[in-house]
Amino acid sequence: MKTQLRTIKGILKEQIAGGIYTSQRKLPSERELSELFKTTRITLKEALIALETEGLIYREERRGWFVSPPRLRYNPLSRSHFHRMVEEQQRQASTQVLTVKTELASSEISKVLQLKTLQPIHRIQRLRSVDNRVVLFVENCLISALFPDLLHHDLSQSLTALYKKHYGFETARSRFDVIPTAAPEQVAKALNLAEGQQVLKICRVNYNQQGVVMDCEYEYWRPDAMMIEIESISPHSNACEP
Amino acid sequence: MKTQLRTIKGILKEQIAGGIYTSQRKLPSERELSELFKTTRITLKEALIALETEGLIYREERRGWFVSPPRLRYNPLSRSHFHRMVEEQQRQASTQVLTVKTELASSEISKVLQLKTLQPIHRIQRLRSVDNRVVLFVENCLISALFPDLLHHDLSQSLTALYKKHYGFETARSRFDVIPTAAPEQVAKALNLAEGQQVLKICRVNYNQQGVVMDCEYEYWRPDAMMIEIESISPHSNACEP
DNA sequence: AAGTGGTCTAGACCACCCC
DNA sequence: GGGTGGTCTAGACCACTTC
Repeated sequence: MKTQLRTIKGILKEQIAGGIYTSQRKLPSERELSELFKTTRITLKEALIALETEGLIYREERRGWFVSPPRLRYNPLSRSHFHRMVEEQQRQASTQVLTVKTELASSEISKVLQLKTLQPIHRIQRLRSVDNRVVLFVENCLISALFPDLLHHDLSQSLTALYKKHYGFETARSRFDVIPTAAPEQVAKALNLAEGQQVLKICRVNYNQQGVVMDCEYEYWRPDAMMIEIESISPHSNACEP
Repeated sequence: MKTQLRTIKGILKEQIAGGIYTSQRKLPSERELSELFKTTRITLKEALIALETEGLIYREERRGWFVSPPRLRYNPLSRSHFHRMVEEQQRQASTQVLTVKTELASSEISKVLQLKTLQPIHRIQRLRSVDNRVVLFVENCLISALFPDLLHHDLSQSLTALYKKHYGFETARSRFDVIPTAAPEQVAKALNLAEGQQVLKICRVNYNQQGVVMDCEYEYWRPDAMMIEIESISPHSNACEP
């Protein structure tokens, strides 16, 4: 009978909604739960994975299962920086710089950045948290020539703000791709995911006022941590003529 | 050793990339594959699920595993209708109307549609395919009062086009939410997914030229079937003054 | 009726986290 | 070192699809 999976999911859902686990946030261990529900760990784990897919709970590799906090609302079109966006939603943001490298652009990156010659780029990998939970792995690739001495600045702040303040560049236009896919190994490790778990990948290319590509960005989000929010104005609506 | 999962994934990936299965598209059965790899069905299934998460393969409930075709590029900001969008990408689109109902709006829908009184709405559920593969379940909820006699029209076409042609309404503004979550029961059934499988949910609210809410739409996409593509123009870029 | 994936049992060892 | 999830074995029956 497939009733069992449903029953387990139903009961756990109720308990989560009822806030039983919110005090501690951490769920009982898989072994404990499987005994409680008189089933095997595999079946129980499937129920947990189903709730994870729904975005109700999440796991940290070998640390356990936790109740998901409310999703962050993320508007990629807004000019708001990560920290400001998070704080506007009464949450607490933090950024940790993982690695900073300067190297020749790979062929893939060269293509995205529309480089016609072999050029060095800065690669900045960072990890971002909301309320002390790691939710986002982000890598920025910027054309070194446009950003001399970049590495001397504080890279845990907003790069967009840094572009403007120190280099006079504004992000005039962006392109985004949003792709549901699996976490690559390095990302999984950084986000405390098991390898191959689901993430939302966002690839972003930024152009400055002169229409020149400045940098590209690869974001990998824990899928339960956010939702994308977009407000569109149609070209027919005369938005620019008040 | 966790090497086994990786090995299986690696080999299957290679074979898929090499196009071995593309002729027939269907993969061998789980039982067959588990014998080939000398492992259990559970382990093998985990490998398949990992590839599914990556978007390389997909399953249809109790029918088998298939190689995923390339992702459709979906720009929710473009005015393009589903059929036109699909055809612009040299693919073939089709739409099937599942159910059409007229009923009083639930409290949730009333809120989304900003209804201040109890009002009837039309609920249209449709299923959309690309190259004969079902990829999208979509439900539209429209305010009945704005669309008299709507149900007499052909609802397998673009509703946006219908709004314009027969009611003079244009979609002047939209709001989108994009949420990675699990397929609800009805959606899973319609898309041939197992219950609780991952989907990309898009909630959309459309406003007409007068700034009045016209309808809302709930889209559920097979996550391997698409990617979202967005082009933004910053308010600073003077986009309206060429 | 045969074949498929979906669900389930009852165990086991491994790799890593935390104390 | 004890606890956690991650991986794995070797089976079984069920629900549905396909013929």
